[in-house]
Amino acid sequence: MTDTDTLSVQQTAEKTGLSGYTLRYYEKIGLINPVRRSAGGQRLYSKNDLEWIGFLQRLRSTGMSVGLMVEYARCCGEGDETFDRRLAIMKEHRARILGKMDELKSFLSAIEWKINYYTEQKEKR
Amino acid sequence: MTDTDTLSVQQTAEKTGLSGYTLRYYEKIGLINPVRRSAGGQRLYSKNDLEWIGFLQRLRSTGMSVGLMVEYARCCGEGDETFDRRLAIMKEHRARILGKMDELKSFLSAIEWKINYYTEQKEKR
DNA sequence: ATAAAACTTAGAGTCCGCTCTAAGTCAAGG
DNA sequence: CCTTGACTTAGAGCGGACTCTAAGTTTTAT
Repeated sequence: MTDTDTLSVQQTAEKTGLSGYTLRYYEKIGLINPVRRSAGGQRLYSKNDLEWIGFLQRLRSTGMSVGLMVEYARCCGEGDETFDRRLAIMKEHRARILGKMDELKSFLSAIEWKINYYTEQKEKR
Repeated sequence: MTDTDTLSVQQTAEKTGLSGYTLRYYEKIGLINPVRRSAGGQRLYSKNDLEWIGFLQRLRSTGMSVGLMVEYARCCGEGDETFDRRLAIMKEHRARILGKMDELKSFLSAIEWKINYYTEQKEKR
């Protein structure tokens, strides 16, 4: 447990910001490969697991559904014959990200307009 | 009903992309002011209502919770004494938008890396 | 040796944001 | 007149993504 490459669920939860519940849930639904276990059967997360979890978190926070992430994860565990599907998923996600960026950018000016308006009103009093 | 400034629920649903259910739900929870009614008690949406709904949709799609939107809407229905709160909500939302834009932007390169990788693998075969 | 903390599982519960149902009213066309 | 279809309400149901409980086992610390 002092091994820097071998973290318990709790330690992994702390490092990732996910709860222990969520880590086990992600494993159960196939987002995370069954991780290594201790003699007593407790989960041990490797540096590699941590990196994968970090990637998952970014997929999530940039708007990919858990369902699609599961499909992607499954493909990653299969062979080269899934490259096409994985490529398609990443391209689709890139499009989603670009679309979202546009949406955010274009709404920003409306928000700034409101901020200016309220700020002016405030100064008037 | 031929009045261009007076739309039924269905027409408003079509124009906004929200369902009739959602429009009534938004009114019920205070996101939309009680709209004008026909003699028979049916909802009639004005151009103004449509604009407000459009603004709500952008707040939603850029990540504001319905709860906060309700608070903002309530403030908008109250007086000048709520300018401070409205300003704070808009500033908070601007920060959320900017943060999200950064997050999306920084993850984009990771996605592009994956896309390149899969594309290369594909070409090799 | 033993108490406390952390682990295990399957499955139930929660929160959000709708989405729909049930039961009834109303307006227009044939 | 009567059917069709749109409307009304309160409240139930749903899908997604966790989040927690219950009941039991293991590890760690004293």
